[in-house]
Amino acid sequence: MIRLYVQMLSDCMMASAKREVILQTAFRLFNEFGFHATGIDRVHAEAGVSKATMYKYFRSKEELIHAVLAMRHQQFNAWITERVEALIQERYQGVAEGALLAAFDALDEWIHSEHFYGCSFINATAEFSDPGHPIHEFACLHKQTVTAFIGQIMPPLSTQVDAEELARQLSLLIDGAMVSAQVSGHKDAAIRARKMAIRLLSSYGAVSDSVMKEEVLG
Amino acid sequence: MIRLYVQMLSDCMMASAKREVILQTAFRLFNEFGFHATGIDRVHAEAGVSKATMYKYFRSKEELIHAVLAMRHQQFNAWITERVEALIQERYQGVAEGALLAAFDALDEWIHSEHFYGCSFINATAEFSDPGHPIHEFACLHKQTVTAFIGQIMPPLSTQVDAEELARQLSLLIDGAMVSAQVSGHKDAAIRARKMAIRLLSSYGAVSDSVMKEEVLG
DNA sequence: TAGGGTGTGTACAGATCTGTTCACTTTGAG
DNA sequence: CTCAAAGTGAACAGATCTGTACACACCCTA
Repeated sequence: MIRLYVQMLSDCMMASAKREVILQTAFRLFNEFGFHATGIDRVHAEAGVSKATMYKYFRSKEELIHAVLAMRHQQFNAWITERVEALIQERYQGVAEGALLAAFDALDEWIHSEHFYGCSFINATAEFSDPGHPIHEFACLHKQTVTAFIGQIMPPLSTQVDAEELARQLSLLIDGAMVSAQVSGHKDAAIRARKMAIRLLSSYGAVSDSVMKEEVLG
Repeated sequence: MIRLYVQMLSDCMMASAKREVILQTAFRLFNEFGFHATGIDRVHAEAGVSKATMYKYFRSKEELIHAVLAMRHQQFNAWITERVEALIQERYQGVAEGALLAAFDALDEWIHSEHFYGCSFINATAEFSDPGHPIHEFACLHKQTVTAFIGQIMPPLSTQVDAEELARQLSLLIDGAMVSAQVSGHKDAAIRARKMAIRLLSSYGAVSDSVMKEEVLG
């Protein structure tokens, strides 16, 4: 029984190992060259996997694109959650706005990372602009979860403030920062958005003295 | 002499008439399907122009893409200038922040227009992500001129405020609004960004009482 | 009426694209 | 060892892509 379980696990791991390599390779190439400009042949070649195997895991290019975005969605969620938690411990212990500021700090780290090609989901909608297309819909879904995440890590607000509206405003700042960094190469876009977020929270009366002092001084 | 000039003008007009049809058709198709996914054959067919003619005006697809973006750049500049001026007359006479608010109103109009596919320049960088690529560079240039325009129509500021930084912050709001509207279908993104702009200006002490009242009430 | 510029339609070359097929090899468990 | 599953490599089909070439038609002027 145990052996069987181990074998099944092993099979699953082996299977998903190939699958994972394909996904990571496709993700890299789609980011660098775009979805339509990246050929299937190049994906399987650089993944070191035969074409037949790739078509076994993904029945079409569109399914591959969808799977890549689904993988990226999971990866992004795990990453942002981890970074926010770590940065709170590092810099923002006991600060009400800490989690939100940590999110912008994490965004800043990403923008400064070696391979930053903007948001894959924004890029996907550029190539699949029909809002009814599954890939566009998935990108939209991703943005919804990001907004929901921002809503969760926002500091406590006065009951008069529309929390959902504020979460959307902060998401708009995040999208703006990613695009600004990608299109114009503004590596400081996340820090700029962070400053804007502080001023925004402040205008809603939701910024503590210590953070406001930091903003005014730095 | 006059006849010669008229003829040259006429020739030029005829020539640029075909050219213009190609550009407009290509612009529409590139918006709807993306740059790589749109074939040359479809462009010339829907433009009602022979392939040879198209290759006479544009020596390659890349040159066509570049020309489309250059055309769009001019078109956008003319449009935003005209709309801002008109909306100032309509709504914001004597209001210091009027021009800036008018820009967000114009953005709102665009987002609500029949065929809104987001910003062509943002979309272009999604498909040409290499910052050294001429098309990416042109998109970057466009964003610079938008930021410069915003810098010109911003209300007067205290000398302590970094005007260039503020212009970049407002541009970030514009980019964020366009992306939010495109990806998530948030048709109210421009109005959201407008509210954020007012709060931002307010935090820099650059909002008049009448506008602040409008913001708080509406 | 002659001629040059402009545009058309079609065929073509050569590359590349997605997706399929198939005979062969590798691998790992019983 | 045996056997089945998994993977490989290469060829193939059929479509589509960019870009070129060429014979022909139209239009305007001289």
